[in-house]
Amino acid sequence: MNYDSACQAFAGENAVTTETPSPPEAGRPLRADARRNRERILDSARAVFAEYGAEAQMDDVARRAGVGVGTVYRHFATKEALMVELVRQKFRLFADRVRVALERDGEPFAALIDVMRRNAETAAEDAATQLALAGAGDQIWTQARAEQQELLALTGELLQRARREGTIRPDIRATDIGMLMCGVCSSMGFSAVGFDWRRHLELVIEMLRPR
Amino acid sequence: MNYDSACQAFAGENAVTTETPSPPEAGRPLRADARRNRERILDSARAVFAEYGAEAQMDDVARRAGVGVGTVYRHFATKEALMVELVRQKFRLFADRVRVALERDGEPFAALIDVMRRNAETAAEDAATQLALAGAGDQIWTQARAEQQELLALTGELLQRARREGTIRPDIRATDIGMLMCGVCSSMGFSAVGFDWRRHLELVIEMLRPR
Amino acid sequence: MNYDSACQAFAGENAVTTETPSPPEAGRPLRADARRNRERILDSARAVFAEYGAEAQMDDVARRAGVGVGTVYRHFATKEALMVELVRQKFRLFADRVRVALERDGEPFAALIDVMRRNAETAAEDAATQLALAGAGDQIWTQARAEQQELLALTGELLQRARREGTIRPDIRATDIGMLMCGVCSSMGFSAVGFDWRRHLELVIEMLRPR
Amino acid sequence: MNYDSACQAFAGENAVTTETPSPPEAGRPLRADARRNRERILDSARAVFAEYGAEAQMDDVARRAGVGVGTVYRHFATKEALMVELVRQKFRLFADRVRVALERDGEPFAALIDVMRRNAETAAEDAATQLALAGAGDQIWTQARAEQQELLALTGELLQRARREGTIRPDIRATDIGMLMCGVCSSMGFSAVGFDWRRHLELVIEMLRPR
DNA sequence: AATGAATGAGGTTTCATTCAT
DNA sequence: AATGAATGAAACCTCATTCAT
Repeated sequence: MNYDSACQAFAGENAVTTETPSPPEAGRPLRADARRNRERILDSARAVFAEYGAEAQMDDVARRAGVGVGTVYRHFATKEALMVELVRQKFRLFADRVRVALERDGEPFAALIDVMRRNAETAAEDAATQLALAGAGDQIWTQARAEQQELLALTGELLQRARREGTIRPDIRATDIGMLMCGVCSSMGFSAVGFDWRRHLELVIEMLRPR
Repeated sequence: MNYDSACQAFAGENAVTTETPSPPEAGRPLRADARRNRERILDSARAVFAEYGAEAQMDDVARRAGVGVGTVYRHFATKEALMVELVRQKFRLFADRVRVALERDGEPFAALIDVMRRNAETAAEDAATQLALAGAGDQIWTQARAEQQELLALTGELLQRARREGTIRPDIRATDIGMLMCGVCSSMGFSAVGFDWRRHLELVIEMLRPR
Repeated sequence: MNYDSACQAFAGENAVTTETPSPPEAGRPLRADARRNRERILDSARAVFAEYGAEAQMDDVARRAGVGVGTVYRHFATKEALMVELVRQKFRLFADRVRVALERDGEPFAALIDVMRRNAETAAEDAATQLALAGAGDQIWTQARAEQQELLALTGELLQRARREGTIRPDIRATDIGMLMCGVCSSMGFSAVGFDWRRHLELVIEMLRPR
Repeated sequence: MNYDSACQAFAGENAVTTETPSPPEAGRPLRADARRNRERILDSARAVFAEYGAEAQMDDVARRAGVGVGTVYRHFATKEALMVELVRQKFRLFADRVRVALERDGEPFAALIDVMRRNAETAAEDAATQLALAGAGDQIWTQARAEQQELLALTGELLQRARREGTIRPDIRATDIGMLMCGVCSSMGFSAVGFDWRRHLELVIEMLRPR
């Protein structure tokens, strides 16, 4: 996901977690083949959204996943629900990285930069998909509130530690990180225009240093 | 236009200027009522894209403009052409401001900052429209190449003067400005999430100063 | 329409007249060609519902009418709206006949019988369509409330006159007529099973006489 | 079943008895648990058709019965077959009542009226289901021919006795009873419209008396 | 030049039925 | 025998665009 999304992610007041209708629902853990199909569908979705944008069709997703459309709909009640899950996954991944950084308990600012760089690289990998999702309307992002909140909270914890050690500009908050990363991600996919998101990221990192 | 667009604008190798098919074509200056209709349509388009996103329908544009769809198509051959014109207008406005700054011949860095702030305010005014256009696919932006190039060139000139006076970080290029503004614009519309694009812009500006 | 429908027609408390979305709407009278298309679509609909039942597709309606589906949807916002209009037309026709009878001011019971027979013949003509509509759910019928009410009111007037002259069983009410006609219509289309709706109607008529 | 069906039931020339494909086939008497499942499915079907109409899904039937769809299909080859069985059961019940009346050997017309009233009450109990089935197409009813014929024959026997005793209009035939009951049933479910099927039934019974 | 009715390809979603587990 | 995941042919409806008036 691009941080255009992460952007929205970082505000989330009342986190409403809309569940994917059928399988990930509450209870029973999903038959082995069903789980495999679910993953295939998600992979396929990433690919076709990246290739055709948000207008990619559910039939395309199904065909590429090697299943029938019905199966896609069994796993994700609507096209939107499928997109939302894609966004959630990305947020979870980002959050996991922050969590790991917190557990490792190293120098917090260095850890933050490391996570930012790695998350940006990840976002860049399927920038096209994320750009597509960004253009699909904010309902997509608001439905990933819970995951956004989690990422926000964890980032805040890391910032606090860095602040304590004086290795970061003291006025930087978690939403700032989200906002700035959002900006970095918005540069991805415009390399053809001469934009270099890695440079953008490094400029942003400089903004974060004290002084 | 938002700088998500400006982004793309700033690379533009082989500038292909696609003309709006029918009326502004060639030279004929357009009857007075036709010109008025054209403006109404463009205003209407900004409004409905802002309200409904890129999925707003041509019928909506027509209705709000108080004309028939046929008239919209007389002025803009396709929906895309209409969107492109919206983007171009914005680029032209931005470029004009830089041009004026260059003519005034004041302190270049101060002038740059001033233009950046004013352009950002302008972008924020119809952030929704721009967000919608951003999600509509890059063809929209690549078709505004010529205008993007112009903005890029003018900005480059301003930067050069500032560099000469030593009032700006010496490694900053025109594409950097575009890219960073692109990032700032990506924060607009997420105020609900706690993003504050003005803060984003100020962080960027600080970073542009030498040292 | 069959009186399975008329049935429902006769109760209608708070008549909610849901309008066919676009054309019959309030104002402007519809271009000549549009009006012609509207009629063609309605005729086509009667035919295909009669032939394939309520599952007949909108595409079939369009094809038979010699127009595109889009045109069908321009005139009737949904399949249901199209069905409803079919029902309304039938109710209006029935009501018109009662109105004429009232104006002619002849012997009321004889007039009632005459109208019942003629309405039944009409219903029988496209019994298949009505049977199809009957199976399509009651929303269809409830949306024709206004027309049902009108028919009910007019019938009530005729009954009152007959009662005054003592030519009808005095306890018969307008809803009874509707209910009984509803029953007669339910016999149509089962001639293959040995049902004879004309006999059914005559049995009903005899029962309406005093004594 | 409603008498819309009974209607068709009473004609039945070439009675084609289509068997429920799998279990009641041939002879094998069905394991105890299978039999229990079969009943559960039938009960569930009545309930969901009553609630959602003929569009109720096989999955709904299965879920409510507490079994998998596959099990529903093991007992009834198609959705139609399931509906048909529902109709057959109702016909058998009606026929049984006439049979009992014949065996009791009381006053035949009084017995007929009694059966008619009781059958109507039964039909009214799941009027919604029957209405749904009525709308599902006549194949449903034609496949219950055998049961219809049986009911017709038994009713004919009762009528003959009544005729002999002169307690019934002499020209009334078994198909008339079916047809009239069909009409009564068509009033059920329209109480909201002011229809009163019990009144309808009593009016019909009056038609049957001599003179 | 303007209008808006017509077009119809194409999109999302449903659901009866099959079949691997 | 039972389960429920998978299938995929439809079905309904949308909307950019055309063209007769």
